[in-house]
Amino acid sequence: MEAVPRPGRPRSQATHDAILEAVRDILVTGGYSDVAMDHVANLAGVGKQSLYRRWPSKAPLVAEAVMDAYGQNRQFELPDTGDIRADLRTWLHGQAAYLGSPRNVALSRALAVAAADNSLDGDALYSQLAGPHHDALLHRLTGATHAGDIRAGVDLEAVADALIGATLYRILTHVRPVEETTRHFDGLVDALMIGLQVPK
Amino acid sequence: MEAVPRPGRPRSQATHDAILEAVRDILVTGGYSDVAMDHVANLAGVGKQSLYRRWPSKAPLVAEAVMDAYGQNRQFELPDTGDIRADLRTWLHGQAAYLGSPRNVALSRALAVAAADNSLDGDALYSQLAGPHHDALLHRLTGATHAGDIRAGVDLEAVADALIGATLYRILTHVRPVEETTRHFDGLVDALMIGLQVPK
DNA sequence: CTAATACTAGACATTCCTTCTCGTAATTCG
DNA sequence: CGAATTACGAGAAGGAATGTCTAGTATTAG
Repeated sequence: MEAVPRPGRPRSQATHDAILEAVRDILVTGGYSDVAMDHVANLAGVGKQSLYRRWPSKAPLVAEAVMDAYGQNRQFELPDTGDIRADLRTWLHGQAAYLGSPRNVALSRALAVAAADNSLDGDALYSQLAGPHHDALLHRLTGATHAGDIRAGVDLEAVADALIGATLYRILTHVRPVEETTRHFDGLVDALMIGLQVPK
Repeated sequence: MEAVPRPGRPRSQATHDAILEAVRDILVTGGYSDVAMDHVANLAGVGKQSLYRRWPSKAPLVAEAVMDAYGQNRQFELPDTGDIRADLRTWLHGQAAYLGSPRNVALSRALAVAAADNSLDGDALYSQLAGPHHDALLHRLTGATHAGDIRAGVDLEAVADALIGATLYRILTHVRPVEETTRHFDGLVDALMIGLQVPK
């Protein structure tokens, strides 16, 4: 993984970062269509060629700018304390906190547009975004099943999908206070754990 | 709600329909960004002015084209047979069938882009789309609670959100055979009804 | 018949994405 | 050190799409 030395001037990491930061600056106030390559270059203080040297077009640039910020978040970890209910709550609280920031919601929506702006493979991008969450949830739920904390025979994939879907739904529909989202997420965990039906 | 007669030539419903149909024709093979106003006009055999007379910009046009097709579906009804588990299954099976068509997935994704393509109020659009589902689910779940089929104290809003979110997640990520989606949806209903935790 | 609106067709300005050119700077290899 | 190679900022230029506008015709109410 070490960089093989090549002839010629190396690319500047500062330039790279400045570009991504400029894209995000535009996204938080405008939308995907407000990201103009000229504007990005000026805002970052770089030439347009430095953009196209790194990304083939606008969509992947915006996608990387969003994913880059997303990857810096450390609030998405799904702990394994042995208490599955508490762990699910912890994960969902992290999601709620992320969704509570208008900045993050704006970035996420821009990613949706970037994915659709055809040169990108939408499936791949969404999978890249949701995949780690899905895997982590599935792994944790499977562990809980083996530990005897969850009954056997449950479709854990379906449960993981529902948990991710609930957060996704919140991203796209309501921008609400964190407390409200957190409360509903807690309610979801309770409903999931105990079940809806009346105990016999 | 009756149309008040106004002087001048009335707008043609045929023109209206032809435009929406042309947009959908483009969407099912391409994506949101392939919808060019010029192209739509030519395909529909109308002048561009007829587009801009009805919609202020591209995003609302695409949104209406999708919503129009969506509204013609009758498979989204949530029955009330008295058996809440069966009714939830019925509703989710309808969703699965809808998602089984690549055409519908393409249209739904386009709507997601149109909503995020900032000139529109994305919140309002999603609410318009998901709102009826949310209301129907909440109403049915509340009824089941009163009937004693669901225990009291459950956050029904959270459950409704999770059900809608699960379908939304499927729209945006995997395009899978109907049977698989149906199976996971059934698994979700089971998990929700019985609960994850081991019965004491 | 007159006023008002819708219709197709197409020209037009504007904006934006993308490619290209220029002169300069940084780095590797001989 | 010097030649080759790549990156850099600045900006010009082509091509495509959005959204506005005009022209001439059609359809409706009064």
